[in-house]
Amino acid sequence: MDYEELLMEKTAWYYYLENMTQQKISELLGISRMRVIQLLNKARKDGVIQFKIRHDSARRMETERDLIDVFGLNDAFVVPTNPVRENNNETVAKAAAMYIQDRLEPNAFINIGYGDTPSRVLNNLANMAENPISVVSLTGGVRYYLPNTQSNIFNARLYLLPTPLLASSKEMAEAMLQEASVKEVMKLASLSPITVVGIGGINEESTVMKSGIMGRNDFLLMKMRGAAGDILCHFINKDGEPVDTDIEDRLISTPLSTLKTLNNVIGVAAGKSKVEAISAALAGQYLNVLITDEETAIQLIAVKRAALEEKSERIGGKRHAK
Amino acid sequence: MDYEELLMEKTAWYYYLENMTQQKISELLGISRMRVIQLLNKARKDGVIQFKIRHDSARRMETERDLIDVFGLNDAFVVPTNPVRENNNETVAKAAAMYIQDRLEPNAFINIGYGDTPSRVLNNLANMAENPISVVSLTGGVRYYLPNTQSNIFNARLYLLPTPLLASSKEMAEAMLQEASVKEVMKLASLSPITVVGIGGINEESTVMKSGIMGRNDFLLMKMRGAAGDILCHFINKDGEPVDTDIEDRLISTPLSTLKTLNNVIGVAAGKSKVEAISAALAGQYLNVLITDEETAIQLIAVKRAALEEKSERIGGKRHAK
DNA sequence: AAGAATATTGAACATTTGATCGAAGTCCAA
DNA sequence: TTGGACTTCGATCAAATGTTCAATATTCTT
Repeated sequence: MDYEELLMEKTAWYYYLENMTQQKISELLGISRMRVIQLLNKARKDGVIQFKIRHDSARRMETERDLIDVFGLNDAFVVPTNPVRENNNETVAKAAAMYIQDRLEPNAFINIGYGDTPSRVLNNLANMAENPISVVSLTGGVRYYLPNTQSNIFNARLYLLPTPLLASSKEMAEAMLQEASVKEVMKLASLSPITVVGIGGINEESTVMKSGIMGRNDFLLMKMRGAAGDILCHFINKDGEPVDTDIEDRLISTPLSTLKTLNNVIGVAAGKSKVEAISAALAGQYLNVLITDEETAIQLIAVKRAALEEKSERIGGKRHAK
Repeated sequence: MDYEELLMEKTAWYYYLENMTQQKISELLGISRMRVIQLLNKARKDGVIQFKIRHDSARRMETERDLIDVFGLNDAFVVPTNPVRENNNETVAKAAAMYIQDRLEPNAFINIGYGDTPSRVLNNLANMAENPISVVSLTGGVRYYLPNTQSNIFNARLYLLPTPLLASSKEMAEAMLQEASVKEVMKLASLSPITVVGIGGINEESTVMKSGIMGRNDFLLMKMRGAAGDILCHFINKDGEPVDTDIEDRLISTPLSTLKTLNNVIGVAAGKSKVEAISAALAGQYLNVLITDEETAIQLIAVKRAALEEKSERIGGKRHAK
């Protein structure tokens, strides 16, 4: 351990655990106050000091209980919406990392799906962990599973499918899936106690779109066929049923049927543009746990309740729920 | 979950996880800035927001490695000494709580020994935990296992020996040990994967002294018989061997021989006045892990090295280690 | 519904924090 | 050793934080 790191630890300890002022700390450690500030910044950035919200499962807030009830989930974690950011991916990713760290047994594996948010979850987790975490990818396309930021500690052992996300042809995809190295990773995935997936929306900002896997025309087509969103690049309609796509047979990604056999599938997603997609994923019962922000959660519940009400009206006589 | 708690969570989230200013938060939540400050204070006090230092086992600092090497420990955790406080019990207790929380499996039991520091460890743990922790006492005397502070959440299930620490007579002690309810708790203790013990020094400030279990005369006597400290109220000499005491046969406390059979025994203690006692505990091989502060750690190592050197000199010819 | 007890607010102020400068110091390669 | 790249320092200032206190607002009691 080098000297800088030791200073960082001490500084963070004195500041956050002992409530000393920066002035005191600088005197104690014989450095300038400026350096204390810089060390604290670095400590926060590098995850040497971590902030954790205690979130009793015993006292879930109303929105969380509603999510659990309305959608039949095992658990839900709702974080406050940051009205300033344009998207809350980083926020929910942080929450997911917190959630997982509390529940991950030492040396257990985690499956991570494709997308911006899962990628952030991974980065946050790797940054927080004291011991390296073991991560299994659920799709091809290695880029999204690699560290985002430059200099940070990335405390993870990665077991990635050594393939692209999309093969050039159906034959190629099939051949790749037969590779021993590919089968091996897929086998690992079936053993992980925790799985993290993102949920893609049908819009310009979606990862599938931005990464150039699908063009705008493909998207329009998909929309016409009733696609409401995607999980692991498998597109689904609003009831959660798979939608046939042109890319499906070239895709190297864990099948939705396999996903359903996994335990503790945690969906992490937030944003107005994703409400429809998340609803679809929930309808399809792909998720056991949902981590999202408050705004999204409220919309999800409202949409579902409206649908339920409409249904009960159509079926007959029952008066409106108040 | 009541409204205040929800506000606390949101405030803490925005402040620590999203780096908003108190002003922004007050506007966002429609409360005054004063209230934000007050909520943050409460959140810190109640453990809604927690600070955690990442302490890689891969990069233990020099002092920790020295402790591990010199005393043959499994692990060591050394925290910065706070030169302002008169004792660092609360500091090392916090550290111990952090250490344990990272390693405790959900629903696992923890054994807790007698004393001020273990009591603080318990309080910190109960305060941090999302799910109640299960705690088994290693000695009689319930007072030290109950919450310190008034209003805090105390998230623990306590399995306490329903006896005093010291019975009035040998016969009484023996009778108590035969009680079913006592045997039950003792049986539980043998199953816990983690055990926390304090180490008592031979001085005025020691818990045994303050709590009135032993008088000053008893203490002097003990010192004359070579006692260097105590673990679970069993006194030991500087080599860690049990010292015969007048109270031993009236004591209701896990025997040292049983302690040795437990795994992951974590000793938590700090302070100049405890160096001798900790040395004794380490010599007796009662501990697998030591959590202490830097000052104490350095003194422990220095004392031990001096002893080793002297020994090698006495044995013969070898020149001084540099 | 009045009054007491308690909590929250707004405003003013002291302290602490964070950011920016040039100057001084340190490290590294040529 | 010299020059350049980089870090740290000290000083200054603006912003953020924490404290105090009297004035309101709210809650609880009777």
